[in-house]
Amino acid sequence: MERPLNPTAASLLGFLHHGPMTGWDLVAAAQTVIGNYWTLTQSQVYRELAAMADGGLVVAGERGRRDRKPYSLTDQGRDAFSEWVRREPGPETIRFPLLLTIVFGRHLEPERLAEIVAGHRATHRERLARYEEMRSTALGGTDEPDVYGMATLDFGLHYERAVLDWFEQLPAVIRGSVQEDSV
Amino acid sequence: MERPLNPTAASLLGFLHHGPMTGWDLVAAAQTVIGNYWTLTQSQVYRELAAMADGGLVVAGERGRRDRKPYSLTDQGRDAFSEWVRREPGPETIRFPLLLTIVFGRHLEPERLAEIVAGHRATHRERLARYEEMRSTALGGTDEPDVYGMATLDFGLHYERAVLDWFEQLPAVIRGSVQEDSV
DNA sequence: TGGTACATGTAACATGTTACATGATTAG
DNA sequence: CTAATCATGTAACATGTTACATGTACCA
Repeated sequence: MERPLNPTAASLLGFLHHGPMTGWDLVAAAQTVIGNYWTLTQSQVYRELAAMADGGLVVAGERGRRDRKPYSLTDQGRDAFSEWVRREPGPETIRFPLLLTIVFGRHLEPERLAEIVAGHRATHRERLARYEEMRSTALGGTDEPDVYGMATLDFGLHYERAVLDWFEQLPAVIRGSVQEDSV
Repeated sequence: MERPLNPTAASLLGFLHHGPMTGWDLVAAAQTVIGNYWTLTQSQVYRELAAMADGGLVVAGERGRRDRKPYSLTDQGRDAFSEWVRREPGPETIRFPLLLTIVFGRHLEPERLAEIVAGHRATHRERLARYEEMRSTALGGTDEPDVYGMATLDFGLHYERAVLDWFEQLPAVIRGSVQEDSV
């Protein structure tokens, strides 16, 4: 009678399919693999791990070198993951503070708003560049690229391009009148 | 020595610039105005309102008709909002469970995955249609449309189009081989 | 007069964030 | 030997979610 897994916990189980991993490893794996569209912190990972060990979904092995504490999947954990991955995934949630600032844009000076917008625009430009690099690296490697990972990376690419398009078509009151198109 | 406002509380203050409103009104306003990229629940609103009243950022007025309890901005609340709206807005967070399902796509049957993907794709198609309608309604009205609200709606349009483009270019293993392009 | 929409609120819990404490091992 | 990195964990708190309890007023 377990409550359904939360996505964060489920992801950890997903990673554990590759073999035993420690909390530290899982944080690193999560940040590189799903970090672009799912965030999780160290303390969250240790908490979920402890809870799942408690529920019998994972078991801790012997402490290793630097006090490393590797967790492995149990059959129960495997089943729970299996059920989770087949369920209907919930709707996405987007929380974009910049949009709040914009919606209340009449309450600050146009110059300040434009400044804020420009900063975020730069950030997204960098992110797009990073994703593009990740993509070409993945394609250029020796082993054949993972279709699934590639699909989620492509999501990031589509998203960042859309955001940049949006920035570019913002009216002058918001974006500022000075063009800053030099990269 | 107030801790900085959280975006949810700040938004409530933002809405209160239009005049006194009750928790109920604020929930409705938030859902229509910022609901597409910021979620908040009823109980959250009542909690924040109570906390802000406590901190002197808002004051409750006389109970009205159906036990309505209107809150209004205080000078302190106005100042706090003013400071908040000029600050650097934090980075957006996207939490997209479907992408987790996809990244772990090797662990479920392609048919099931395709089914899930198709469902979400349909949802996004509907959302895009809704946004497009909202946009033309806004433009068609008598009073001149709000630039700021329009900018955030445009974000939604860009986002939904990007998501749909992404769905369409997903490889067959993920999207399913049967084309479902009829709307 | 009875159902629906309006309206406020609490309780319990889940999840996410930040800061800190502690110790092990490695590299320079 | 010492700084950096690896590694685990706790504490405290903020935020978000779900479910429920209570009562008011309108309208068919």
